Amino acid sequence: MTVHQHGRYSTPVEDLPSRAVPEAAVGRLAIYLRVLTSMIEQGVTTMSSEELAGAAGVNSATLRKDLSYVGSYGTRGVGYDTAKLVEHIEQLLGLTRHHSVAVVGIGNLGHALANYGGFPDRGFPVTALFDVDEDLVGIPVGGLPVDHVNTIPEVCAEREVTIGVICTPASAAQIVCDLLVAGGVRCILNFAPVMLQVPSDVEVRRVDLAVELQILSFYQARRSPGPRAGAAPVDPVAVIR
Amino acid sequence: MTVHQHGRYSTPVEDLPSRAVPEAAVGRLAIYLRVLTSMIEQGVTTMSSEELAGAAGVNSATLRKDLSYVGSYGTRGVGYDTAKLVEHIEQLLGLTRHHSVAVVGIGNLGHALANYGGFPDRGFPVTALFDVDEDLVGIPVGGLPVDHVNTIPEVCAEREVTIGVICTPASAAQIVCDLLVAGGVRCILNFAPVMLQVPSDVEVRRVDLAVELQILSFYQARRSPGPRAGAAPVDPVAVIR
DNA sequence: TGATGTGAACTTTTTCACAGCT
DNA sequence: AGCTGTGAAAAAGTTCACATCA
Repeated sequence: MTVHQHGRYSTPVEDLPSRAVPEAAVGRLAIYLRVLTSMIEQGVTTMSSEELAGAAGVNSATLRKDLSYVGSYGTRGVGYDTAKLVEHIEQLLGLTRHHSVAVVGIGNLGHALANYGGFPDRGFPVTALFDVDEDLVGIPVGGLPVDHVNTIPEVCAEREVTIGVICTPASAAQIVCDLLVAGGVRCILNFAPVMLQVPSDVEVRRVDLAVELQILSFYQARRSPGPRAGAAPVDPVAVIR
Repeated sequence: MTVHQHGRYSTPVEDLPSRAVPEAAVGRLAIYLRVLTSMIEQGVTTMSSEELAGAAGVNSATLRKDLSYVGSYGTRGVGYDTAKLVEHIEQLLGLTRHHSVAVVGIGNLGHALANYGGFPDRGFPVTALFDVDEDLVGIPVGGLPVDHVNTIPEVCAEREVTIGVICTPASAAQIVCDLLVAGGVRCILNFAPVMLQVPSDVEVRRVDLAVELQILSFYQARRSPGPRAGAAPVDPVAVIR
């Protein structure tokens, strides 16, 4: 099976819902959402682009441009209404709908994910668990019984799974991926260290520990002279408790 | 500009500050490395840019440009010697040195990471585990006893930890981060859903489950009409075993 | 007055296309 | 004949700077 290459045709205006949101902006919007949620909990009702950008670690112009993809919901001279903004970002990210999640591969990581239960920031209920190991099948993990991977297509279709999370060893990832796709799953979060081949209408996000560590290694390598920072410039270390 | 390697390629390999490698290229190089390693295991000794790019899911021109940051180690009309290329990429990414890793927060995820033992693709030995929970302190997880977070600065300095992995709840992440920095750790992999504030000489990589799910949600939302793909276009499903 | 929203400038990244080796 | 390596073009993304409006 071949990868990507979505044939864009001469039709210049293929406007779906709103303006096309740049790839990079989508990720940042998710971050603004988190910052906003946390600020709202602290009773903050209004924030300027400067404040929000600072908390999210981006330039304020970038933030304003990102928000402009969502629409114009700020007030000049004042800032953004936190609650209103959250609402609109959630709308844009499609978080008003629930996304049923299946976790495949109940090893260390899969176990950890299954135990999150509702998954970070609710809205992503885990409704199916799969593993190859016959001994695991039927055993409840985080309150949900494990099914056999062979049943992925039926179970995913039946439970209307929209997001599949692959936590299997690399060797099984592609097959599992194919099974998820056969089950109608079009969004995949892949923790296995392989590049998955999928049809062009399937979106894959990769979370790759090895790659992250190697990137850190790169920056460490081309840091000043010493391999490690010298002796710790010890902080007035607060005691955690 | 760059030190062009005229004559033979046996120039002093010591010139660390080679051409500035673009951020984006570093991540891809880590992927090429993995693909190459896996191909070598299958006995492949030579690959063209087209083949390698295909396997890594990138454009072949992008791949060649990325490899040009590493140096010119291909053979025109032939391709790249897989073994040689691996060697040079590892060199560039600083993988010839070991990077001692500390995992902080031995919950579900921390547990999973600690149990990887040597961490993906070896070269990243886990040498310290930390948690706030006094009951966990001293208990070995994956063969290594857990230390208390208060001892992070000393232990990290002592064991020469270069990479800190934060798996704590969001509320503890910043404090833990400060402790790691105090311990001389300059590379941090953050799994907690917060934006960490660090000195400019500290490199932070974020792995954010919630953000990944929300990005998938976004693409799902602006997909065709139906919320899910229709009935499964069932594959000739291979039985996993 | 003060902060948004956005065209324009700038920077980075990707892709093209082809000269130059093997 | 074929594939790399790279300048140059194109695209994507970021930042500036300011008109605009509550």
